[in-house]
This record gives sequence, C-alpha cells and structure tokens, in this order.
Amino acid sequence: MARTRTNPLALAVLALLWERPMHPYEMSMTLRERRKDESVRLNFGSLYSVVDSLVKHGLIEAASTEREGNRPQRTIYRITDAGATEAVDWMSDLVRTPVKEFPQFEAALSFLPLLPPDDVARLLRLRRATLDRDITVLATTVDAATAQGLPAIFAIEAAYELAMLRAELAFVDGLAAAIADGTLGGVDMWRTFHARSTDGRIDPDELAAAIAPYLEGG
Amino acid sequence: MARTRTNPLALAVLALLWERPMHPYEMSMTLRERRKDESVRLNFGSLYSVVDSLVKHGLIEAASTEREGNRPQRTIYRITDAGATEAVDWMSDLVRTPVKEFPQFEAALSFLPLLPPDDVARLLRLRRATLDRDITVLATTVDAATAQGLPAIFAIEAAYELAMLRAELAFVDGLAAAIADGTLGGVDMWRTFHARSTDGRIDPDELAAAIAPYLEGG
DNA sequence: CGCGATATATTCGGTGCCGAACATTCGAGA
DNA sequence: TCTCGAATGTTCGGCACCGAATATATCGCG
Repeated sequence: MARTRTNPLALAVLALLWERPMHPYEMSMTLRERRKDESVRLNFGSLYSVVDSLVKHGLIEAASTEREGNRPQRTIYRITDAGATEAVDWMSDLVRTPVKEFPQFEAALSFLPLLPPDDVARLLRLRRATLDRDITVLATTVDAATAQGLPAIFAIEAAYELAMLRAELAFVDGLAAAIADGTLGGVDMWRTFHARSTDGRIDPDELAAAIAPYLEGG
Repeated sequence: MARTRTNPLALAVLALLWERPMHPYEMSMTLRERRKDESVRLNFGSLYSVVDSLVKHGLIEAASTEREGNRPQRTIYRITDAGATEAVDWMSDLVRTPVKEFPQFEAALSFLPLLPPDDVARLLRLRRATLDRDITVLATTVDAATAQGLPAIFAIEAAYELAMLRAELAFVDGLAAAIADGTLGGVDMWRTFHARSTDGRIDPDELAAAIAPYLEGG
C-alpha cells in the first residue's frame, strides 16, 4: 500500500481532510498559512496528482462539485475511513522508523577531495555564515509564534529543523577549522595533490593510492 | 545548466570519470566499494539515464565500445573539459549554499497532533533505540576505517552523518521526555482532544481553535 | 467604467526516476 | 559435462513529479 505512494504531500492532504472537507486549492492555501510548506514539498502539479492517486486508492473521495459565484468549478474532497486509518499508520511508521535520506551536502562531502582544501575551507565559512543567518531567522519566527500563544507542540517541526541546523553549523565550523589548521587526517596529502597540478585536476593515481587502504578493508 | 540536472548521482559519475574512464557498471561497483552509495542514491535505472543525460549535455563522452571476452558489449565513458568544469562548479555550489531539504520525519512532526500524545512518546522511544543502534554501527565502521589507515578526509561524509544522527537522537530524547512529563507547551490540550474522542478522531473545531493564534500571527 | 493586478482553481506535457526484467558468462560442484 | 547460482551489464515501461500555461472572477483605481 504505502510502498508506491511515498510523497509526504499525500500525508498532508490526509491530515487536512481529517479536519474538514476541502478542495485542492484550499488545501494548498491552508498549508501555506500554517507554514507547513516549509516541512512538506508543495507545488500545484504534485498536489493534484497526489489527490487523484488518493482517490484511486479509496483513501479520500469527492464530496461535491460546487460552483461558488461564477468561479471555476471545483471539487471538494473528504477523507474516508480507510484514509483515516492509513494516515495514522503512515504517521506511526514515520515517527517510529528512521529512514535513510540523502542530503545533497552529504553527497558533496563524499567527493570533497575533488576541490582544493583552501577553497573548501573558504566555501565552508560562507556556508557557515548562511546557516547562522537561517538559524537566527527561524529562531525569531518560533519565538514570535510562542509569544503569540502558539503551544510548542504545534510548531515542533520548526524546533527539529532548528536543532538540525545548529548541528550542521557546529559540524561545518569544526571541519573548516580542522582543514585550516591541518588537524584533519589526510589534509596534508590532499593539499599536495592539488599543489602539484597546474590545471586544477588532481592526479588519479595518487588519489587511488591514497584510498587503497580503505578498499582493502572492505 | 545545473537547473534541470539535480540528481547527485550525476555528480558521482563526474567524480568517478575524473579519476579514469569507466563503463556504467564499473561506476556502480566502484561506488559500492567505496561506500558512496550510503551518501548518493544509487540504482541501476537512474545510473544509465543520468549517464545518457550527461552525454547529451556534453559533460561526458563515449571513449570506446568494447567487448571483453564474450561479455555483453559495453560502453566506456570519459569526462570532457566541460564536465570537469561543471563538477567543480557544482561541488562548490553544494558546499557553499545550504539547500532546503524535506526529511520525512519533519513532515511527520508537522502533523504530530493527529496521533495521541502517549502513542507518540512510545513511538519516539522506539525511534530513539533504532537511532542509537545506527550510531553505534556507523561509529564502529568509521573507527575501523581509521584504524586501517584511511585519512579522515576520505570518510568525512560519515562524520557528517554521525553528527546529524546524534543531533536527531538528542532531539527525539528531549521531545519524548517533554511529552511524558508534560513540560511541552500544549501537551495538556493535545491530550484532552484525544481523551474525548472514542473513535480515535480528534475534534476538528477544537483543533482549529487551538491553532487560531498562530494563524492570526501569520 | 475600463484596465491591469491579484486571487482562484485546474490542466498538461515533458522529464527524470526506478524497479524489474532481460541477456550473457563464469565458476563450482554433482 | 550438466546445471545452477552468482556476477556482469543493459534496457524498458510506467509513473510520480513539477513548472508553466490556462482560464476566469474580483477588486482597486484613475
């Protein structure tokens, strides 16, 4: 069941229709108002295809097709019993079981030796500055919401994002420093590769020799 | 240029061909040997379509079409100058600029009030246990590689993942405790919703009233 | 009272992604 | 030497995704 439908936007639709019947456009506006579009990737095309898919699997159904004033015709959907069950099951799965994600920054770190170490240190400091600003903005937003009386449980996803951003900031800080002061293992070797090359391309053979121990270790 | 091609697997291909020409199957095996498939989503179908796309954009090119022994015919690719430039540009972008990702756990946190608080606390403790095991396994792997002589820079992506996992563990720990002991803002209200409902479905009107302050603050 | 800007609401075409199927060869053992 | 499983490689069909286009109504403003 949940194997094929992996888009969390479908979970958002189920959660919204749990509260009350809506048409797709209202869903998107509600998600925006509540800032859920910060946590769930939202765009129009995906929303309509996700809604179709949920209908096809009997998790939601068309409640009515209305025309308010002379606005374009629109279809209002409601959640089914199967949909309510699926929402709870899916939520429980997501909370209980960590799923491996593939953040782009991790991919970049995988191939970091491709860039010269001093360039990397510089780029990391730029990243650090951006993260710092992002954290300040997010923390300010959360504080404002709290001050307005929003209970923490209704903005817990922001607290999570803040925690992750801070952890990344600390990592980036540490890495930049370790590269700069040479305490990171292998940074001397890394620098040598790039120092020798005039065209910006490192020597493949030297690289291969460097990673050999790891390959042996399997 | 980089707007349309977002799959980090393409970056992995460029990084591999930077070292030496390869055919697609060898790329996939090399990525596995070096554990890069932990950092970059790798599957056969995507690999071949990504290679085609890179060829189409002139970032790599077919070096030869060989037949070794009586094995199936295979095409060996090499990186072009444009590809080498693109690899450096792309890497620099990824290192310098944080991109907003949408982890599934964050999506689930967005809709957490849908589940009863005591269930959530229990699920979070299960998640905590899994994270703890994952961290132990990863830390052991990293230590083993280091002991075998692999410089830290060649496994820096694992250090990043470890840092993120530990941060998530701390967050999950704190959240579970705050729900259990009632110190999380709004947990009493949250519990009331679910206590009143017999069918497992919370009252939409009460929920709407609860989040009203946030919407005002919009 | 006419015009552009904004809000409402959905459709559509292209593309990237992915799992599974396909095709072949090699090695080990009965 | 027959067979079966593992390794070597690639292709394919379907579907999810996404951004841009489409279409209409309302509103503010001169």
